[in-house]
Amino acid sequence: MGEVTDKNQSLNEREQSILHHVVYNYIQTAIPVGSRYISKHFESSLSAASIRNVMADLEELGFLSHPHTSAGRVPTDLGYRFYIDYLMEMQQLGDDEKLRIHQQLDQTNDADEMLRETSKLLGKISHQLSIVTSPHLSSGVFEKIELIPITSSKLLVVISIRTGIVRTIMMEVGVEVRRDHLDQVGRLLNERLSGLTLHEIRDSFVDRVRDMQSEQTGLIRLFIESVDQLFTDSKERDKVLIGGTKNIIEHPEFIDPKNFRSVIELIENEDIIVHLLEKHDELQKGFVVTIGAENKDETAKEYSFVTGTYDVEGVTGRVGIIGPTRMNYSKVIPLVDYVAQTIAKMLSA
Amino acid sequence: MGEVTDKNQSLNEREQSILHHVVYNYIQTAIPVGSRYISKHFESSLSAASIRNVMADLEELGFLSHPHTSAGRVPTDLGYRFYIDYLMEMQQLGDDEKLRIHQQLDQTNDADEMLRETSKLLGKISHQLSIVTSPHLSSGVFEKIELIPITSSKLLVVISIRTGIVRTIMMEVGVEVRRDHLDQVGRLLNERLSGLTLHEIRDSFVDRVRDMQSEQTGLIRLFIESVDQLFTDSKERDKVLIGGTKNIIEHPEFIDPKNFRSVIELIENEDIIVHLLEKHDELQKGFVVTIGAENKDETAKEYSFVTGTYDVEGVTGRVGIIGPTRMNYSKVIPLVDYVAQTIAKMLSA
DNA sequence: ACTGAGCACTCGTACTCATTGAGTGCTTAC
DNA sequence: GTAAGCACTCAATGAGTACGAGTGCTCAGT
Repeated sequence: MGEVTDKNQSLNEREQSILHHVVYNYIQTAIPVGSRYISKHFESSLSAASIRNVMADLEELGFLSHPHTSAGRVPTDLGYRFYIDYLMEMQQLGDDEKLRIHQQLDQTNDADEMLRETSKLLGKISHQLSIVTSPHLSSGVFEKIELIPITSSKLLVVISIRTGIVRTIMMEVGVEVRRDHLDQVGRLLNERLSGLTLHEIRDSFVDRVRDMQSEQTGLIRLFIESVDQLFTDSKERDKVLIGGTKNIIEHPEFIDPKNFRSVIELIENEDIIVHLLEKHDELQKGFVVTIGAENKDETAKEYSFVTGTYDVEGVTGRVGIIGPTRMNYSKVIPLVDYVAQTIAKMLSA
Repeated sequence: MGEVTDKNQSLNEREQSILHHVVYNYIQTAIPVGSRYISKHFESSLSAASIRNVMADLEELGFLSHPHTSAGRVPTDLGYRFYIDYLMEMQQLGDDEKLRIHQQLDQTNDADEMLRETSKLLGKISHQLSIVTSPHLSSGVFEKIELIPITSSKLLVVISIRTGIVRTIMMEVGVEVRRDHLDQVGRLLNERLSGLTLHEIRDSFVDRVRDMQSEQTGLIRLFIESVDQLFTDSKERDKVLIGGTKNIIEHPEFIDPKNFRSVIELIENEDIIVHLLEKHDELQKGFVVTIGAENKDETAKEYSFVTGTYDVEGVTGRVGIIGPTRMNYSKVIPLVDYVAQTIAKMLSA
């Protein structure tokens, strides 16, 4: 409770301590915390009036704010940021929760299914919205391609990645293609593309199959046209799973129907989330926290995102949670981190 | 407005007419309709007092109810039912809307993708929750199976159905299986299962492969164990797509946060919906409307379901909408009906 | 026997107003 | 720099009131 790091900038020890208490309490209770309360419960050595002085300073520095004159203090985004970076103590994940995570995720070996389970799980444990993105296959290493005729005009293309993840795409072909020709094209593609990443393939596909273009059926031409569909992470396909709406709306911030709308908007408008997650990807591997207005989007400016990367031989994706900026970071961050690592392990097994 | 059918039971013409007006108006405005209002706007020949008498009768018969003494009348579930069955006039779908539906659904030829588009579309046009189930493959006719080794211990099973729909399942195999053996098993399965429905296959699979069980790798044994996973519509897999939350919460019924919760509950708890849709399947092909408490589920007792079947050579699924019992049935029913027919056409093309 | 006018009654909604109490900010004394 | 005192602000609460929509019932007219 009283520990204070000093690798920080502008705040002296007392200021840090009081900021800590304000943030901590507000996260727990959702009610603005007043000077008197802190004096009574935490800093008995200081009077309420002194604490008020410090609080006024913290407010001027942008760490705290005031809903209205006669209310207690509430952390700003900057306040949360300082709290997370310097003050907060991570809360170890309980063994029971670890067990629960493993049990839930052990149920299946289908990657998609597992990600769905992950989404449900994160939502329930964290009481926040959960977000799980399917893996970005672009940087995955091509293992092999398989072409399966479905009807005379439809072709199922199965691309498998070294980690054991597969992508299946239904392709419309104009004319009927003979099975042996299909096999032949498949064999050639496998030879030429083996060992490359999907990303590399997309960029160099045309060159690699240039000499094949003269073949009769135009199958290769079709592949060239569809190269983006086959080898790129389209936003359409790489959907993000969002779950746990039921859990999140229990939070007191959602008594106000306005906030209610905003969270629904966020859920329905996946694009916003996808876009903000891209920012997370750019930031770094490992876990990332963005708070409130740090998310450069109007709709998300009252929410925090906590996400972690899972990485299976270069194929990466993100799992995480979204919730009101007032959330239990010290508990949620380790949770997200652990879940990310766990599914990475599961997927590579 | 004034048309009154007489193929009905207990209600005389005047009662029907007034019931009609009450339901119609309440659907439009969401405010309880009073006797005076009807007298003024629709039945000028009758005084408010007379209309009150009729309303009292309708209430006693269970078609109308009273939020409280000094409020107007509101239809009960039974009132809506009578309205839909005998009074309502279907509203033709506009050409612009038909066009919009076609344009949106023409974008893709991937079945899953198309169903997702359908979901979005229905939600937007109807301003209700949209529901779309993926096709029940059980009654589809087996076309062929394809076994594709992914890693040494993982196998992708592709089952294609006559209509061109495919199901892919990732299977864990204990030991490594040689490619030629895989091909051999695949060939045999194709020979023996061809032309049967998945349903038939599930029931008779063990008999049909009895003589193959002695082969070395135990692959057949594995198939027998997984027969449910492969040939049955599991509730896990046959997910129902739900969309349009944003649209539905604009309705005035959702100013009350309690209703808000209930709709979220409904969305999160897909099982409830799946279960209620099964009831729809039992009822009949074509469109089905269930109103409020007709849905045998506590959570759904204030919502109506309107769904239609799409049928592609025996493979069927449902599309539809969910909304407050107060919904514009005369518009929504033709919409659902039309969309169902359209995607059936699209899928079989 | 049906219709409709009149009237008392109910009840939810909206509005005002005073009270309360938490909490601040400032001033002043130590 | 610390704390005590005090005036001030402002949201929340609840009581009181007026309003009005709408019903239910009665009774007179046709």
